[in-house]
Amino acid sequence: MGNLQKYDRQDAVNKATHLFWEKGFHATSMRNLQERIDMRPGSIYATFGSKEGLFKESLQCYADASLSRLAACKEETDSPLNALKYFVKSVVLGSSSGTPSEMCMLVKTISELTEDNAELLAESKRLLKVMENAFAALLTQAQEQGELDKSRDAKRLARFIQMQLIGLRAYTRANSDAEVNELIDDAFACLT
Amino acid sequence: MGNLQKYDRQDAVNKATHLFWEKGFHATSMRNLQERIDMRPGSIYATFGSKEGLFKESLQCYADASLSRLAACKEETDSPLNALKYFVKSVVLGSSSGTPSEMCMLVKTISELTEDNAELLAESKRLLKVMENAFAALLTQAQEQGELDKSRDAKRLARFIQMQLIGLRAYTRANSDAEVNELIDDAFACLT
DNA sequence: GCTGGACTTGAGCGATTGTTCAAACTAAAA
DNA sequence: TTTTAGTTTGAACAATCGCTCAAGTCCAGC
Repeated sequence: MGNLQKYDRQDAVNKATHLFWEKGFHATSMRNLQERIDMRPGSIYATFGSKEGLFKESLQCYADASLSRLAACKEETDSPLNALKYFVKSVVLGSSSGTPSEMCMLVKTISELTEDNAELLAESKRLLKVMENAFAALLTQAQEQGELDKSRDAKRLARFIQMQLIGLRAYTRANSDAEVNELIDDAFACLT
Repeated sequence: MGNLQKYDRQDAVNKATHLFWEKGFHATSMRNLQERIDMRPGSIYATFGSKEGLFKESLQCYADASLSRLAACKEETDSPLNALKYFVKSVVLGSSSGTPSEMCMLVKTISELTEDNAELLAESKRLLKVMENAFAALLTQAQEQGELDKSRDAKRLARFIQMQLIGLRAYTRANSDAEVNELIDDAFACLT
């Protein structure tokens, strides 16, 4: 056999995800990516096929990380409702330090791309629905545990939470933390 | 004197705004713009200085149109609160037909750009604040007319409405109209 | 009709884009 | 040690990017 694969594929995708998340699809050039993940063009294209291919894997990588984060919040408490609150707060407040952008990468993508990149656009929408469904599952669980009135429509509530989370994160990018803190309280006040 | 300006500046900015709003800053090339506004590169650069200069005027153009729309809603009713509702509904629901994108152009810009285009980023944030202040002014007016409890903080409420509007429009881009209709009701339910 | 000067034109600049591929490399199999 | 095949390399491609500017066009004032 030949040479073993020199590069760790997952590591490369992680680094690409960070860069794409920060700069977006169009503003991230293949040469930016080559430097960041330390691969030459030939290797990148042999592994991922195209810039779009690498971006698509990055979207999945981002969504996986988000789901993991939600699962981690779930482990920290017995209350599904609190888990959701932890998740929202950590995502919104934690964005001001460390993360490549305050915004959700999936929303950034939906915002930036058009039908010129139909597949990536559709994939972003799909993954946003995956997140929303995870919220809905948590809310249903809350209903089973008696935390949430069963008369409420879990899916509808999940949509509402998704919308608020998107709004909060985008708002955070344009405003100071002080203003956002109050906003989070206002947002949660709607749910109870 | 020489030749009169052949092109209507405002008309050019309007057309550029539509294209930028649809495709975003990076995905819109100068050649795209040349075709859309029917000007040759020399004229564009003589008039607007650079792609960034034209984009900056487009941001202002977009914000002006939004403020006009809000003013129009205000004319349709004596109730400032109803005017706000009309505005939100028309912006969110009207986005599915005619407009270049479901999303707010200012939010799209904040989402897409980084410090590589610091001036455009700052200008977008500034104009978003202008819109938010217009909401706040309307809410204060509602308080003076007895429509809204004076104990409520108008600025805080304006932030909340701004956040919800951003969330609604971004959500609309990823989901069907049917899901959004319920969402608008839920959003307004929070305010009363 | 002529001149002067503001405006428009579009070929083309250097830089950068996403991508390709023949050559070099590397380690396991023979 | 030689063969062999999977992997990496990076120069280079055609296309496109934002932008420039010498030349052409047009009309007001003389």
